[in-house]
Amino acid sequence: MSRTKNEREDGIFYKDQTESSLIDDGNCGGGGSGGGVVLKKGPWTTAEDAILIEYVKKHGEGNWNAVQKHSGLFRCGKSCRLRWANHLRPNLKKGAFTQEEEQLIIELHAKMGNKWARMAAHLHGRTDNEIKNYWNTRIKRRQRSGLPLYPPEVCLQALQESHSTGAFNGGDKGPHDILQNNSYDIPEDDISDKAARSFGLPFPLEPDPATKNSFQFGVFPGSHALSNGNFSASEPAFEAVKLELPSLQYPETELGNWGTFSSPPPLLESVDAFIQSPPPTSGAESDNLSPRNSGLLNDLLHQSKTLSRAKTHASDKSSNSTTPGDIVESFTFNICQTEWENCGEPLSPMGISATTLLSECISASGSSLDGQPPAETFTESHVKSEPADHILTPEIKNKSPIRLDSCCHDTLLASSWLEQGCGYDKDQTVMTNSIATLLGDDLSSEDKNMAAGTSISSQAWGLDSCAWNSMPAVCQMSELP
DNA sequence: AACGATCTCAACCGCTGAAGT
DNA sequence: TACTTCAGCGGTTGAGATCGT
Repeated sequence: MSRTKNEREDGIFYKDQTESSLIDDGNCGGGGSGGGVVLKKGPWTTAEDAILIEYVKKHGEGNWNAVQKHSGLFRCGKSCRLRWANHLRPNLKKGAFTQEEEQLIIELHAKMGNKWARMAAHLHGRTDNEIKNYWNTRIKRRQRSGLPLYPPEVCLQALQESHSTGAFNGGDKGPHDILQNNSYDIPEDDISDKAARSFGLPFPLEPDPATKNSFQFGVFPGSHALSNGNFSASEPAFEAVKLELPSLQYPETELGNWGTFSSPPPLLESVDAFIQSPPPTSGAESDNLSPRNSGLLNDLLHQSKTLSRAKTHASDKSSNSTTPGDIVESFTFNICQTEWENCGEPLSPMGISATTLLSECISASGSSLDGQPPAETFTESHVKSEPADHILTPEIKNKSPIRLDSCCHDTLLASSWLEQGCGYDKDQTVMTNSIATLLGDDLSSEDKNMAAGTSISSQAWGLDSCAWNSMPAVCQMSELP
């Protein structure tokens, strides 16, 4: 790919494409070692490929920065490594993905999120770049057609696997360490910012730097879910200002009534993030149990709480004005409601309409999870204020510690599958599991001795446990390292 | 045929963590 | 311990291809 730009922002000039080159800045965009040597950029020529192949034959892979020194190839090490890995190394499979591969990618992504390299390890002959490109293309396609990213069975399978392997036990690093990987590495400030902006909420909500850290209205897990697997965890998310939708937004998705907003509807990115699930992670890998695993909903709840608190102290308490908390709640509800309504109001396992169920759940949510005192009131909201310690009902604590953020959003998403002709029985199971997932998350360490493999679908659960009271347990700030 | 929109994919960039000094 | 170097990862970019009007 050649660039047409002759000058980059950094002032480095390109020549024309195929012969483009630049003075190596010693970093090769991050890690080269040109030392002032003019290193070529842009598409590789067959001659260069040949040189690189020859070099690797002689010296083997690795030590890529030495390639330029020893082979006369004017490419930085990174570029050489990439070229080799993606195009030159033997046993590379070229061409379109087979159906089996596609299925595997979907399943792997449901488990791992945007861990392309890990996924590539499961797809022999395929590169992370290929998989990444495929996925980005796929999500674009699916969003265009309004389809969920993951088939419900994939959600279910990921969920079940994560259980059967004891991934929730907090114990072994089994094969499902992959389930836990992913994702909790988005700078929460960034995400919060992004979330706030995305939802059209005022930001910053707490401009006071001194209180900045206390304002953790949560974060979406830096999961693939956030952006249909496209969110850049490493992205300086203050680029959030840039508010450009990743390719996975759902512009066509009817998101229900956004009329509660006086501002334009929240960016679909946010909606997407809300609808989709974080990766089915579990507590087995502590390093993956970041406090940021609070989920978007917590994000919103916390923000609502903060706003509510601010409102409480505000002189203007006009009951007619819509509070941010209301906005959050109503919009949250709308999303869920829409999603469920799209399913044709399937009944919950309890015979309660999904919409009703979610209404209940949402109206019961809002607990603090960061150890801060709960908001005294939620004004017009019906959110309960409970100390985080009491968020979990004993029932939930002792039963299925399913990660709320592991699948529920996916399953919500998957619910839209229902209207696409999936068999009801099957999808009812999915729905059941989805709701069960909504209920049972618990990352608290005291639950790590819970027996693995508890079947969520076999659990009895009541509406009272439906309340998203349990949700804050997803990210109890006491678990912060 | 012309044009714009969209898709595909190779390559680049920035960041992170491990290893070495 | 602090610093540097390096390999690798994931996100983004943009040229060319393809499709639709």
